[in-house]
Amino acid sequence: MSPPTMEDVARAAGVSRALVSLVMRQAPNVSDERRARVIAAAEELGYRPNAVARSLASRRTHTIGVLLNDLHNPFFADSADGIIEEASSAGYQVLMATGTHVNQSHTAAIESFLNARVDGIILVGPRFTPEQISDMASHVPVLTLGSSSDGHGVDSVKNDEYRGACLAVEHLAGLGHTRITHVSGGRGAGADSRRQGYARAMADLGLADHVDVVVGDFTEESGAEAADELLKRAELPTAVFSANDIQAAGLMGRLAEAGIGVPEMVSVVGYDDTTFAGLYQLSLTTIHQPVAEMGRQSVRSLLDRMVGGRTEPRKLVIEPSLVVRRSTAPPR
Amino acid sequence: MSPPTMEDVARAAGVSRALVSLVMRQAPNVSDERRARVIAAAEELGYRPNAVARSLASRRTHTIGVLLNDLHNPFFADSADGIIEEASSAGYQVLMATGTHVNQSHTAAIESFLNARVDGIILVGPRFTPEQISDMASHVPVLTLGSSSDGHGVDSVKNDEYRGACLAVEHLAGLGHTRITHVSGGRGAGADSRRQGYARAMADLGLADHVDVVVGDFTEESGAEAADELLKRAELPTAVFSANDIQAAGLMGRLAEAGIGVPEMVSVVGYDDTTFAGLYQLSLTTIHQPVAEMGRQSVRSLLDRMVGGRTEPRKLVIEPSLVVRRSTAPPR
DNA sequence: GTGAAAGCGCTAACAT
DNA sequence: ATGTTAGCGCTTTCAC
Repeated sequence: MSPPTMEDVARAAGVSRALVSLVMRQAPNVSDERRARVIAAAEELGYRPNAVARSLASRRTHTIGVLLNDLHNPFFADSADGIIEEASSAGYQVLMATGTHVNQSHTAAIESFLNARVDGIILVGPRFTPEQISDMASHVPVLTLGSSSDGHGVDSVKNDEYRGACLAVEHLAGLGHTRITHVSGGRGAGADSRRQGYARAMADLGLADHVDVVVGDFTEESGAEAADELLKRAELPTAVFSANDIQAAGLMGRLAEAGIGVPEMVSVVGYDDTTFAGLYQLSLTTIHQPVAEMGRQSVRSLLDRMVGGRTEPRKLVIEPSLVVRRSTAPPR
Repeated sequence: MSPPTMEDVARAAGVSRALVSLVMRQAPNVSDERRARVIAAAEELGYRPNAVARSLASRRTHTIGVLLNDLHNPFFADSADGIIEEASSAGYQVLMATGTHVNQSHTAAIESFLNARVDGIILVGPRFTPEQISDMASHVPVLTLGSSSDGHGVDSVKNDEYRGACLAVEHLAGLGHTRITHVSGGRGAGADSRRQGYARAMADLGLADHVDVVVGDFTEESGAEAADELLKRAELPTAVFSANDIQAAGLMGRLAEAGIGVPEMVSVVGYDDTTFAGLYQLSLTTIHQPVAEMGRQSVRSLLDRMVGGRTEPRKLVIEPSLVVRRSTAPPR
């Protein structure tokens, strides 16, 4: 009735339970003959090792918990993809949760990760306080993807937002733009650095007087609203550096509705190089970060701590790059 | 050193382990006084119930395994979102895996779900043989999302692809189109029904002579290739019904490059109403299916079987709807 | 209402 | 190289 256990396999093969256990874990010190017998018996019975029991006994679940903001943003979807791929090829499973923007559901998700005794946690996006993070890190290795963070047992993988913002501004300035407005990402992960990078680059290029920030967030609507805001003004900027691609799309859409051509009237640069930035119809110049690869790196870094025994924190910073498409051009 | 167990809580509260267990599971028959004492002790010690041990003893993991093709397609990301949301609000966790289009990694993922003793499995996208599916269903309830399937212990949730295809064709015919080409989804999930729906609707509208199918798949590239194919012809069709949004985007992009305006020269209809279909720059007329809601329904259906004790298969078919945007217009 | 005790299916010393 | 024996931390009868 109930699925066969090691006991059953052992009996069928005429050996002890321990031997079956050794064979299942591919231990080296087992005679070929017995190994074959065990494998045959297991096959015969349709034996399937019970990972739950194994976890309880070995105190390792081979599972990592991944908490994302939401899956709609391709940025998150892509990192999830990288994470899952690398995890599974390392023999780990992924427990996935999304916080529905409500911090409470975030903490509930963490709670359930800890109850499930995951071997590690990857946080992508959600804003936790340093206390919350070090609290979870006291139970299990934690890594934040997309934002940096300090603390014992906490690693991070992110791109150099600051540098990315500089690339964007330098590109626009190089085309001859001076009135470059930034639509910010508000309180979202990485938003601060992008804004600071913008301000710093503007200053370095002697454009400090033209620094102009419209507050937004990482959504399409906020891009549209920012466009409305700009359209109210006496004079449009000649270029906009948007905090991310989705926002840029919203902004460009609203501008188009108002009859403002991109890049003829206004150049637009995004951030993230998400899938749709490359669509012919958008063809958005943007800052690329290798998201899937960063997801893979996250898993490797976590594994390195979980099984490799590393203990000092590691902060990985990836270099972003500029991808020029058709949404930018010299000012008229 | 190691985290506190029930034993520790019991000792601290001066009760038996069993009582602690009852309190943790919110059992009714416990005196208020003792309950309070147990809760206090647990809080004090920072007790965290071990879900692994609980699963082993209770033979239920409160986990469902979700296997997706890939997360890049917003269709999958959205369904994952709905699934995770509903699962977590029902107290279930989600183990997520993606098959990298390789069937072997699919079966490996299923294998690890079964080893983890998940309470149920949701398959979204991947093509398994009926044998493979009923094999897994013999171990645990299975639901396919996005494609129908038969068999004991197998449920399904999908939209009526057939009907959706009809909606698309009727819309185009209603605008006055007769030369309507379909770019198919090849062997992808739902592709067959969409193609058949197209053919049937064409026939019903007296356009059987104009049935014209270009074989593609569900990718952007295949859309571009289909466009190339069409451009080689002496005469373009006046309308194209694309197997999904991504493919439609690829097709429109290539057409635009060739100087063919949409909808001026060719009208295009997509399928899925994925996020970017609504972007101003694409503004794609498409067939909407409530993907996130379908994800939630999947979980409910599975739960209904897992805990509700339902045993007869349930096939849920959702009605799709037409969303008209700016990619369609009457023929010139 | 509460406690005692027997598992759940496996791993990991420790023997041999 | 293989078998023996304790657990891992919980649930779940079954008594009281």
